[in-house]
Parts: sequence; structure tokens; C-alpha cells
Amino acid sequence: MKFEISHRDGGSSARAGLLTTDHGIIESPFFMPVGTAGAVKALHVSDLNTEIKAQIMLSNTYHLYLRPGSDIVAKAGGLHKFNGWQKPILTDSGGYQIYSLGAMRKFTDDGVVFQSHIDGSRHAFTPEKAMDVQRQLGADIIMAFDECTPYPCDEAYARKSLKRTHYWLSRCITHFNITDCPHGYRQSLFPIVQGSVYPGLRVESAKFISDQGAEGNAIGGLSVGEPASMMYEMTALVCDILPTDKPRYLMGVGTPANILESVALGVDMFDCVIPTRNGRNGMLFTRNGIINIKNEKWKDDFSPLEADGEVFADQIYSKAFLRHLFISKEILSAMIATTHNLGFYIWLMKEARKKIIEGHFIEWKERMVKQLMQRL
RNA sequence: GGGGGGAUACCAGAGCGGUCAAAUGGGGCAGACUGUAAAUCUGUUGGCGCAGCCUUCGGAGGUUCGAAUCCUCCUCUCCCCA
Repeated sequence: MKFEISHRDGGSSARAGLLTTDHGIIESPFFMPVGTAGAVKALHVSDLNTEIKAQIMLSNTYHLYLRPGSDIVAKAGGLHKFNGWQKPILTDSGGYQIYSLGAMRKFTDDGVVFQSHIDGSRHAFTPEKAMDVQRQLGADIIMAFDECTPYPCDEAYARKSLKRTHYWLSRCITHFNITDCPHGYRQSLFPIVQGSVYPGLRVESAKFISDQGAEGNAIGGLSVGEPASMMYEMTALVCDILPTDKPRYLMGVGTPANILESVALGVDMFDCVIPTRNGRNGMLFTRNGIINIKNEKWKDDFSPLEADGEVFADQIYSKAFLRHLFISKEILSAMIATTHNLGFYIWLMKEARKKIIEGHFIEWKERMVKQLMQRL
């Protein structure tokens, strides 16, 4: 994998670059649509590729491990062959999913013992296991096995957890280095900075992560309920320490505003379920602001979803029609909303990149943040 | 013609003397959702000067301290037999 920064914004830490993988080149900064179980919900890979023009998708180790099983995906020849997506893929290690299980899991220093949310069966994940499974799945970028701390989280626990995440990282790297991708192309391992909302821990973690010399670095444990200002503060702190010449990935973020603010801080990669999940629940992100398409006010608004939108659904469908589909619980409602929202997110990243290259990202960002987050 | 049910809030449908402004669904309206246990979940759905009051359970009377709940008549419905 290769990362080359071509442009830097004058008024912020934003940068534009190219990330090269064995499945293609990605223009940064970029957003990764989330396809938890190997598919972006309500979407064909052809639409993700041709219409939405996503450059990379994200998938999940935890989910694919439980179902259909990483051996099945490996037998298919890896996730790209299994789901038909030929561009780059990133898999999350499963740390976050297991954290989300709440009472159904238990962390130990060796790893995590958890129960499947599907059938309650018991499983154990260790750093080595997370590497093995991700080798089998065959994503271009794989993530270290970490513990995502909740918010709030007391400092003592955050410190203990951080120590564990760092210990696990060492084991991930060791195991990663003695294994190979069984599908004949290269994979990169990204470590994850933790430390909750404690500056001291974040700095310590960012230094430790930087010292690993990975091809890219991630910031985790944010956007878990803390105030946005705190998230930006931690992100800024960490970005100042992480290597400049390596891609930075802010995990799980976020709203259009969150993303633009973080791009300004020097983040290159994002993923979030908001455009897909909220889309399925009737929330549309548009260039003028946020729409709850289920609201009565749209019932006779026959204007297109997004007059200047680049995705076919933006032009073809009206707000009133999409509202009708949602109210009628038609499957197409989820497809249209997902297509629109992801199209919007990808467009937003492309615009951000353009503004960085032009050198006036920050002014544009200020204007967009206000505009994009207002409720229509 | 004879016999037997039933009429409850937008709809369906509980309640069968006080704890009922009235269960539960659906529908309506609104909100939430940030490395997806989510095509999910939550709130709300008679009125008002809203920790209280007012008007509601087909209509009109009546019994009772007190009725959606009991009695009488009326109206409308549904079912069975001729």
C-alpha cells in the first residue's frame, strides 16, 4: 500500500492524496460506506460502484465470522469474490461489535469471550484470531483488535483498557507478520489509538501507535456519545502526533459536519452507518440541510430529492413520492434513501478534496457545516 | 313473522358499578439513530387557564354516594329459524 499526499490546505491541516492498494487507487479524503455483513444494506454493489462512485467499502469481521463463517468467505476466494465488490475493502476487527454486545461479552487480557447475537453460542476472540479471520476475509485494509471504551469511562478504566489495547496491538502485529493473505494480494494492518477523552492517554496512545510504523493509523473510541467538541479536541491532539505521511482514519465518524471538521484536523478516512441506517429510517442528508422525509410537510412536495444531485435517484424521485414509499413501508424507500445519502456523502468528500486542492477548504467548510446540518 | 347478539376514542377491539379520559393493535403525528444485535427503537394521539378541571363510551330517561358498566324505552346494526 502506498499513500501520497498531493495537496495541503492553507488554512487548516486538511490534505488531499492518493491511497494505492492492490484493488485500486483511492482519492483522499474519502468516506467508506458500511457493509456490515458484506453488503451495504439495500444496495447493489453495481450502484455502489457506478452510481454512488464509492471508492472503498467497509465490512465486519465479527459478523462475517459468525455468519456465513470466515472459512466460507475464504473458500469463495475472499470477500471481493464473495460479494462482487472489486474495489478496496476495509474490515473492522470486531472489537467495536463485541463492545456493542454489552452484557453478552467479557474482556480479559487474553481477548474477549462473547456470545453470538444470532444464536447465543459462545466464542472467543484473541488478537491472533482477529488477524487470522481478517486474513481469510481478505480485505485490503484490516484493523487491529482493540477495546473500544464507552462514554463516559473513568480514567482508571480507560488507562487499563488502553494498556490492553496496546498489548493486543503488539500481538496483532506479530501475528500479522508471520501470516499471509491466502488470496494473493497485499493487506495492510492499521493500529487504533484509544484513550477515551483523556488527553494524557490519547497522547500516550498516539505516540505508541506512531512508533509501530504502520501503513496507516486509526483513531477509535470516539463518537460514542461524548460531546462533539470533545471529539474534535481528541482528534486534533492525536492528529498532531500521528505520522503526517500516513493515512489517518477516524473510526465511526460521522455526520457531514463531523467529517468536514475532522478533515480540517487532518483526517483522511471515515466510515459511519449514519447515511445508511438513518437513511433507512427516513433521514436524508441534502446540500441544503437535513430532511425527515416521513414528516407530513413533504406529502405534496413534488420537487426532486436533490435538484443538483449526481445520483439517478436524486432526479427521478420526488420528496412526496419517497415519503409515500416510506409511509407505505415499501422496500424501495430504503434503497432510494440509501442511494441518495451515500451519493451525498461521496459527493461531499469529492467537494472537500476539490476545495483542499484549490487551497480554500476552510472557508468552504465553515459555510457547509452550517448549511448541511440545518433541519428542513 | 319468531329467537338471539351487538353499538366504546380515526379504525379494530378490551373493559362489564368506583383504582376509566378508558387496556391492546393498527393508523396518524413527532423524535432518536455516529468502527450496524437497527427496513429499528421511543414518545405522543378528547379539550383546557394542564401536579387540576371540563366534556366523552349509539340516543333519551332512571337506579345509585358513584355508571362505559345496572334498569326502561327509542334508533341502528349483525346472526339464526320460518
